[in-house]
Amino acid sequence: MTDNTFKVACSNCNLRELCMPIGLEIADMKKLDEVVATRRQVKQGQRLFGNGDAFTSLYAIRTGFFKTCISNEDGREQVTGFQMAGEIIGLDGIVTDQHSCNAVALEDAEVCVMPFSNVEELSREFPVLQRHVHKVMSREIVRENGMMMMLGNMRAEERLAAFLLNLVQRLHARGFSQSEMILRMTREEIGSYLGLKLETISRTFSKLSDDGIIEVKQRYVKILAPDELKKIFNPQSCQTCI
Amino acid sequence: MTDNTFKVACSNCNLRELCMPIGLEIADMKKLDEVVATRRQVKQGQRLFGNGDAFTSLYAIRTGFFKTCISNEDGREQVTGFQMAGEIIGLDGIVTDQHSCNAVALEDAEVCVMPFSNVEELSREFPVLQRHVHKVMSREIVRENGMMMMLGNMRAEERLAAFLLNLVQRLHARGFSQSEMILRMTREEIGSYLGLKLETISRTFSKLSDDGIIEVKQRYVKILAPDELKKIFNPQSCQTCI
DNA sequence: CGAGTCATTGATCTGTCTCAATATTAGTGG
DNA sequence: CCACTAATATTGAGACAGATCAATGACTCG
Repeated sequence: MTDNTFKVACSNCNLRELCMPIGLEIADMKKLDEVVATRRQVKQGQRLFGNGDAFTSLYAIRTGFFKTCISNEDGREQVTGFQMAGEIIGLDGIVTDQHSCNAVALEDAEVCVMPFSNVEELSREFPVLQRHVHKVMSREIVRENGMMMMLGNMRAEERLAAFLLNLVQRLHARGFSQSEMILRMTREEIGSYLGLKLETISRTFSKLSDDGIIEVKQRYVKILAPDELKKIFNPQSCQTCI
Repeated sequence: MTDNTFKVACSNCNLRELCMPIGLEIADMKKLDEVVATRRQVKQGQRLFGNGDAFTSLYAIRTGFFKTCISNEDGREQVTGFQMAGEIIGLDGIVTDQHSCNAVALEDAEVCVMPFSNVEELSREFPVLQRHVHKVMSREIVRENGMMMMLGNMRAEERLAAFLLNLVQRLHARGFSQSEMILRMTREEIGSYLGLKLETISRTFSKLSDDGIIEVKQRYVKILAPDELKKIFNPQSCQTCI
């Protein structure tokens, strides 16, 4: 156990309603504590794991905010997701026993390290946990299906509206405001995620602001007219935005 | 058991090297036979399952060719994947116990129906099967990450090159030619998958043909200069194109 | 307070879309 | 077997959303 890791328990974690222990009985949750080997701190800008790294563990985010991204040989980068507290990252590594993307902390973060062998062992013992693991993976597949719809079919304004609605919704589920937020990512990162250039993100923010739908000041965003935003992008179509 | 379903065994299926039984011992494979409840025939144009349908089973494709697609309320459709023999579909249904996409047969097909409760039960018993299920899901996640890169960053020519290379590779793994193929989908379906319009697909086919890289005649495609095609899209970047 | 990062805005360019016409193929029934 | 129809594919011309290039402004953090 190194400096930036230490032992911890799921059973008294305040994220247990969102994270791994969902649906487990208190007694079973004690067992789940065995899954989490340690926690690990990740400073802003640091990688939790990177492309090519050996896959050993899944990570449950306790605090902080991550992006996952892939880049190909000619240097183009694609942000594949933004993850916040209670969400699980590292699933990409299972298939080849190597990670195929980079997970970078966009603010100082802490994750629970769950060695995948523990996860598999315990989920053989607890059907509820097994089902939960399957749901986490399935949710990611469905989310990415929705992203394909966005990237393949939607205009810049729709994409940004969808992005903002999804983000506040997830923040709201974690006890934050349902109208205000501080973005943890740059315009360039949003653009990469949405398949647009940073200038287009900036312009689209300005347009939504001019239309009185949102208020933007740099990283601060307030949704003034949620219904107008939903008219631009109807979130019905995205069933599984966590 | 209805007319178009009947009992069958994995242990003597000629797809066992590609499909579910990978890595299982012969003895264990007998057990896997229990997972597959029945087979089901799906005629060209028919749905195997559709958005909103209750999720009960995963499906292993024995013969035929499928597309999966989602459509939102304003009628826009996004093809999220094309699947062939040995591949598993239905994973999208796990998270909500309802399917969130449509799976449509693009040619007469036959699938093995694997009730998900059987899959979970047996994978609690057989770590090898458990791992395999996890890999199948992880592979899909990684594939979709690659799609996001395509849709977010690549030009039409690159997308089509990637698509063709991926398709022949998968067909080749199934014993077909590594240079020739008959496409089972329309230009519109390819376009939807790649985030382009059908006219752009047609034009890009024509361009690759004019450049002497491929030969195209309607649904027939022959890759004349695979290296040129790989120069347009380097498949290194796509690690997990099945 | 100053350097570097990040964001905004304008002007122009371009890849893909849209609209439209034509060509090819597959399917159907006489 | 052929004519007819519907579905699919090709190709052209013009339009447009978003990209690119460039300049300025605002914030952050040591």
